[in-house]
Amino acid sequence: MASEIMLRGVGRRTGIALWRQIADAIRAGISSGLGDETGKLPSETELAEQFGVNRHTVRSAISALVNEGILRAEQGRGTFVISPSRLTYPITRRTRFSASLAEQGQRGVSRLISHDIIEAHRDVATSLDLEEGVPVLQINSVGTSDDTPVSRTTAWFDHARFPDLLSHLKTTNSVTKAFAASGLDDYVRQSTLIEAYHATLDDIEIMGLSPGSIVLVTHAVNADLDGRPVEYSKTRFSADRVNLQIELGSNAAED
Amino acid sequence: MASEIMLRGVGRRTGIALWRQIADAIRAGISSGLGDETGKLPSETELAEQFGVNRHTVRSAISALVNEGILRAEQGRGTFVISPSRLTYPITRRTRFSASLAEQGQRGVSRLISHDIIEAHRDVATSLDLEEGVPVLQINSVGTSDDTPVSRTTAWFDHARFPDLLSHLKTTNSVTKAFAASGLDDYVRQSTLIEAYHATLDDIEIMGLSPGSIVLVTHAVNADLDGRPVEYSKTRFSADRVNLQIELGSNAAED
DNA sequence: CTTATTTGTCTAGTTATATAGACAACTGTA
DNA sequence: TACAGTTGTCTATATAACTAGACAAATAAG
Repeated sequence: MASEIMLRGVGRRTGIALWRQIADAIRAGISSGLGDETGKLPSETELAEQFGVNRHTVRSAISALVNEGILRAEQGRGTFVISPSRLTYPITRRTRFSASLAEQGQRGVSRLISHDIIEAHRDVATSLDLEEGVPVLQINSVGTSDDTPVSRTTAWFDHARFPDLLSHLKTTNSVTKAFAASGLDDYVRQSTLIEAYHATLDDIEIMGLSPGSIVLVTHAVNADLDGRPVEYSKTRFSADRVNLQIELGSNAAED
Repeated sequence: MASEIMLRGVGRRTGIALWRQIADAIRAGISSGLGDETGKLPSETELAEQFGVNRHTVRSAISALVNEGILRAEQGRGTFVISPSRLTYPITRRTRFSASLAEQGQRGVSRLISHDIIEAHRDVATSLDLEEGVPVLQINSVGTSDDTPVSRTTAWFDHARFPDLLSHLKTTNSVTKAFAASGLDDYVRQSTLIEAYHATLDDIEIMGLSPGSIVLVTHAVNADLDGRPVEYSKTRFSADRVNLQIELGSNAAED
């Protein structure tokens, strides 16, 4: 007998189709042990009973997850989980993208997809402790783990202070190394704000998410050892693919 | 002229009704400046054009938000935002619920709604550094800010170590004070894991959320000054009502 | 009072979701 | 081979969601 998981809780007339609620529930349930040791899901008939819906509705949900690459359906045999695990992304004083994933045996890559020199807008100027309108380097990148996109980041840097940062970024493909090449050997995470939203169409397209899925948004400020901000970034993580792990420092003495 | 905000991006055939996508977009847009200085939204006709849908579809979205208590529609005048702001909940080494909200001028109340002595399950035992099956106190509470529920927490404590904690909790209505009465003067946040999910039916009922909205889930371990875990808690925050603010300590020296 | 603008209500028709039932196609096992 | 259990496909019907258009009712301004 396949696994029996507590899968109740679909609502009607909510503006969210039953098949999508079920798809979301199955996707979330996978990480918490849905599917037996071979990764086999309960049969469509069983799932339909558990959720209290028609078998066809369950089939719509499964079809969507097959399209996402999460499930594989085999006629006569059953439906199986393809990618069981979720990534844990640590946020510490020394958060660095590639290094964090390497520790989990993941091949993490941050790929630069676009960049521009723009005038600092309100948020950016405030976070970087600059005047509004001064030139800042803005970069967009996509974070990938084992060939699956897990995040996308927009980051801003003081162009006056780091005029050659972009070329260093292009050659090293790493913020840490680009900073080092610009004469900044070390930096630490100063603050992190976390929000959660539904995926936008851009998220869906760039990270290959399914509509209605969730993104965790972090607003982060990194500063040099004197406390001067050097990077402001907004990262959108696929909540289906990553958790955020907060490691608080050993001595918190903020007022 | 009312505010013009970048509100594009509704998809079709996604399993999420257009009116719900629009409701979510408006709800999210409010905090980032949707609505002019008087809180007036663009007219239904304008919104329909911006989203590329029929006016009736926008009306469904607005109707849902009026039901949530976020908007107020006045015939002949327009539609107005009621509660514009979002709460920021800080996570530090010394995170305490009521104190955190008090700093923002919010009247924060954590209300105990149920409790039980149970046998420690896997997660709980691991997090509290106990054997599986030993008795633990489990409490459920709802966090409220200015009469709006913003979070709900399930927390576990070692019953052998803190046998009188429950009675202290009932009299003081504060974990910090209950610990103090049990002889534990100070404790700090050891680790925090953050996930995001769609609201369950329980979330919707207990916190008065709308279906399809998002909850931020934190798994937190608090420890005494010797590093022994004293509390394990899972808190579900309404992502529409709170942000999480991470304050990393001044010296992070974990390996 | 008149007019433009806004939200509120109604009817009608189309498309997307969901249910119901039947049966085919495939797999593993007795 | 026969059979039980599974996914795949088909038809039919009912309900929710969306579009379209028209007009009423309230508000504010000329």
